[in-house]
Amino acid sequence: MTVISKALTLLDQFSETQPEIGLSEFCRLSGHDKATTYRYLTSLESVGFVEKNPTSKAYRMGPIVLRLAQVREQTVPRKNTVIEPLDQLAEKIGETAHATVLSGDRLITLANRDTRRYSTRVVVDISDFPLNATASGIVCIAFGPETLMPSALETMRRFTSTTPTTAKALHQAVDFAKAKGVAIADQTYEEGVRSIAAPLFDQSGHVAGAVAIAGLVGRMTPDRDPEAARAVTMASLQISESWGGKVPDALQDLWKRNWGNPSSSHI
Amino acid sequence: MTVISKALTLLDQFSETQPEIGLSEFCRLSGHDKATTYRYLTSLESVGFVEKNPTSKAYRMGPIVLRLAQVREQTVPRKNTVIEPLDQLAEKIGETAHATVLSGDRLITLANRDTRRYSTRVVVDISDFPLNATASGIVCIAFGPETLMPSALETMRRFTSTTPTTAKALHQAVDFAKAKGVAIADQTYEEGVRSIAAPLFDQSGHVAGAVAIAGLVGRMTPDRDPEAARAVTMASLQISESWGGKVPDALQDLWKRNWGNPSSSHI
DNA sequence: TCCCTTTGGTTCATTATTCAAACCGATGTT
DNA sequence: AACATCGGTTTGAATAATGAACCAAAGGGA
Repeated sequence: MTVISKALTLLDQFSETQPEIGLSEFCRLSGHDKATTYRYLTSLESVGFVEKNPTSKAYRMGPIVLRLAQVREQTVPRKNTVIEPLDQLAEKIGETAHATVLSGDRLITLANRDTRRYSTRVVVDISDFPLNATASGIVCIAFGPETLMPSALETMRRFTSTTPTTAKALHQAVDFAKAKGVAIADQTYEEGVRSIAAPLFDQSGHVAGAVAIAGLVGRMTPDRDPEAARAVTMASLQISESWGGKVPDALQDLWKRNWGNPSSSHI
Repeated sequence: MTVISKALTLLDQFSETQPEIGLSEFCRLSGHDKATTYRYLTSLESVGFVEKNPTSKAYRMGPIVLRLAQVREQTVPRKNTVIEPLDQLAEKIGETAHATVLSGDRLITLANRDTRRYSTRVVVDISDFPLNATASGIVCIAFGPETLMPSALETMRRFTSTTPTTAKALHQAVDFAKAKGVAIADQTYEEGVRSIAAPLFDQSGHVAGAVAIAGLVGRMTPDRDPEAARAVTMASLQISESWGGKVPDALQDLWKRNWGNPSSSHI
């Protein structure tokens, strides 16, 4: 822990529910003493990371972060940040991995990557993912905005004999995802393809999309589910972080309980 | 200059044109020695302010700034940040001040504030500012996106006898603004009202709106223009900063040359 | 009114970090 | 083979951060 990291973790105290924080409260929240906290805050203020409410003398998030976020968004677009985690995921499981982004009530492909491990592999060539028929769709309904379920119920299409096309079947699939933390779709979009998906979170703290692995039923068998789920949740952690988001603790706990530690090897 | 401010100014080196910077280059850019720069960067990395490209080992803006910007945007909305500078502006000149935001090719009122100095004062009650007939509109055409001029030429309406309604007249007004750094509208929207406007810049570095002062012709006489221009440009500096933006150096120079120092008293 | 608490802000001897220059090993270039 | 440059590490003298104690001011009760 250097001075820099200590000072910057002060900024984590700000949130939508706690926009202004006074000196004394900062001391309590951060655990540092008053003099140190004061010096940190005035330093942060001098570079625009916090600003002081002149009347209440409380501190709030400064304007410079807007500029920095703009640079981040411009120089490290979301699409680029998913490539590496997707490659790792595809490589680990030996199947095709893809990431999608939620745009309103639609789920759009962001990127997909496969491995060369098998000569036959799944090609994911969907631009607009049906919410009811894909693991990515189900997991977004389960953990995303409330509006998704009614929207999905309205536009349900049948793709295979096992596509959930009734409200009951859809609720069942969503409830499974809510219980397990990931969605599993067994040939609901295409015969012979089984896939597992986990939700992605962005800087707003909400679901921003999904990451999934899709493979042939012969290889993506249920006994490999734990391994695949761990890999998919690992990818979700990585991608969500690079989007400035964080997988909610409750969901991380759910994953751990159901699938064990997501291969806690490296970052 | 504390450690914190020194470390954080490292982040200013990143830009849209320079998204990744290596250690040696950072030393050159920041002027610090290698060991210090390295420690600063690893500290910044540990809290997510920068991240390292694993192959090139160069540093780039980290994802945490996305979250911080979200908090800033949520807790300190733009509308709130203009109130205080507007009040100061209105108080200093004794007329009505207002701020507008550019949304596509339209200029929308964000807030307006007046003083009690005079019993008669201008009430600005426009929701959609005509680009050709207001000082705010002219200054946005002059310093904002290229698309504004054609859009303005298309929708030119006449409000008073002096409203610029020909391409020639509009270009003349815009050229004046480009030369002076502010736009002056003498009864072009409403008889008896004269106003001066300066552009506002946001985190993207582009014009995001305008701030203006509007008063009765009898009081807002040309001999008070320098005073009013200084006050308006001062307000622009404050508001732009609070939006994570920065008034371009070229424009600041222009202001200084034409109107002198914008009352360089306090921040 | 007085007393007590809490607020933001400051001081100074002690302690930890920073600095600059030299050094490593790896990766090109000439 | 010689050279330059890269990211990263080490060194002890120089410099900065630290935190308990301290201020002044602003409430809040009684």
